[in-house]
Amino acid sequence: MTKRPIPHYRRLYEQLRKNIVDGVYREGDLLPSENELCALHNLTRPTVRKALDMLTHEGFIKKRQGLGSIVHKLPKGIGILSVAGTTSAVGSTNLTTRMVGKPRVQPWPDDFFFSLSARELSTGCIFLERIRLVNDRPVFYDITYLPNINLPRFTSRNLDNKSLFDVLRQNYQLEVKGGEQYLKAIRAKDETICRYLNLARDEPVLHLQRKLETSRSGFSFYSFMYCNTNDFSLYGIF
Amino acid sequence: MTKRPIPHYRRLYEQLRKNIVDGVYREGDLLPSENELCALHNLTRPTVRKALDMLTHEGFIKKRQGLGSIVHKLPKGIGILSVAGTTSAVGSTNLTTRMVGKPRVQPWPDDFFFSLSARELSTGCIFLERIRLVNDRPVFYDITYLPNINLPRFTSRNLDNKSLFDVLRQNYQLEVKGGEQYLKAIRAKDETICRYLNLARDEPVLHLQRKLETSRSGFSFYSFMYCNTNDFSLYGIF
DNA sequence: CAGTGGTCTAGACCACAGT
DNA sequence: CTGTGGTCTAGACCACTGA
Repeated sequence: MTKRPIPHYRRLYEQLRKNIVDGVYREGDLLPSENELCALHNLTRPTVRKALDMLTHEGFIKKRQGLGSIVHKLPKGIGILSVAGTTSAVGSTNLTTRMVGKPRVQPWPDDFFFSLSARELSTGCIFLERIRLVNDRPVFYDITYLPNINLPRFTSRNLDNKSLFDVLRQNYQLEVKGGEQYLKAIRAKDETICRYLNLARDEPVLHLQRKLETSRSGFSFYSFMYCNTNDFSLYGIF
Repeated sequence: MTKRPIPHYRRLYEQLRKNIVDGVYREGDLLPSENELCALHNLTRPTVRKALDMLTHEGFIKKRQGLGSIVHKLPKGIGILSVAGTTSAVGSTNLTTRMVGKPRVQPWPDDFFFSLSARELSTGCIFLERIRLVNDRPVFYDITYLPNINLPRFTSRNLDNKSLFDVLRQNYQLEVKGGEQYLKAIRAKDETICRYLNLARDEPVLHLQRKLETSRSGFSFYSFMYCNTNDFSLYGIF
C-alpha cells in the first residue's frame, strides 16, 4: 500500500510552527537552540536545521548567529504568496471559506491561461468556486480547476470551511509541493466578481493566477483568484 | 578587517545559476547529478544539495527523485516577488532603469508605512526615485528610502542602469538577505504615478511595499513600488 | 569566556525512475 | 538492475553574540 513515512524534519517543523501560530512562542522569543532541539527530539543538527530553514523561509523565525532563532512577528496581512503546502491563512485574522455551488465536472475552458497536457485536456476538469471571508467580509473569490484524474467522490464533498489543501492531502494523498503565480492589478469588470467581493464596478482588484504542483508527478491544479485589497494587503516574505 | 569567505554552496549556486540564465543549460535539460557535482567540485552531497535547494526555491530547477534536477522554464513575467538578493529581472525581458533626479538626503516621511528605529529616524534617509522600463515602456515606478548611515558618497553616484543591489554589495558590502512585502491593487490617483507610468487617472496599479533586510545587522531599506500591469504580470514561485 | 548558529565532511540506507 | 534524489547520522571547525 501507500507508504508515507513523515520525515523527522517535517514533524519538527509542524510542531514548532504550531507552537508559534498558537502563541506558545511569541514574537521576539528565542526558540530552543539547535543543540537543545537535537537533544529534545533525538535528532542531529542537519535534521533540526532543515526544519528551522523551512520556518525561516516562511518568515516565522529569524536566525542570528551567536544568539539564536528569534520568533518573528506574525504577518499583518494575509499569507498567500509565500505559502508552501500548509494552510493558507497565517496570523490572527479570522478566515472562513464558503463554497459557491457544488463542485462540478466540466470541460476545460477554451482560453486557459496555463498550458495543459493532452492527458489533462482529455479528462476534463473539476470546477470549484469559493469565497473567502476575513472577519466576515468577502476578500477572495477563488476559482479552482482540478484535473479530473483519480479523485473519486470529490464532487460530492462539502468543502465549507475546510482547506482544499487538507482535503487533498488527507483523502487523496496529494500534497502541494510548489507552483508559480502571476499577479496583476485589474479592474473589476465582471459582474460576478463585483457581487461576490462587494465591489463597485471598475474598482481595482488584485488578480492572481496560480499553478499548484503536487507530490503526484504530473498532477497540478490551477487557481484563479480575485482579491479585494481595500482593507487587507497580501503579504509575502523572501 | 571584514572577512568574507564565500561559502562553497554559494559559489556552486552562483555558477549553476549563471549557466542556466546564460542558456548553457536549457529548459528541460538535466543538471549533472548530485554525485557528479560532488566529484566535479570536490564537495560532499549536503553542500551540493544546499546549492540545489537554493536553485529549487527560486524556481530555476525542479527535482525528480530517481531522475535528476531538471532545468525549469524561465519566468515569462518579471521576477520581483521571489527574488532573493541577486539581480531582479530574470528572463529574456529587456529591462532598463532610469533615475528621476538625483538621490537626496531628507527626513523620513511622517506617515511611514513601516516602523522605524530611533536610530534610523535620527539620521534621516536617502531618497531615491527610479523608473524601470521593460522593452522601453515604463512599468515600474520605485521610491526607495535608505537609512543615511555609513553610505559615503552615495548621493553622488549615478545609478542609471545599475542594480541598486549590486551597488550596495560592491561598494558598501551590503547584501540583501530577505524581507517582507505587502501587495495591493489600487487606483492610480497620484498625478506623478500616472505621468511616470503612462497611465490614465484611476487606472488600476499594483502597489508593492517592501522592507529589505541586509547582511548588516539592523540595516534595512524600504522600497515602494507602483507597477503598471497592463502588459506584464509580476511573477513568483513558491 | 561559553554558547550560538554557519559551514562542511564522510559516510549510510531508502524510495523511486528508467533500462 | 543501476543510478538518481530523499533522508539521516555523528562527528568537526569556524565566526559571531552576549556576559
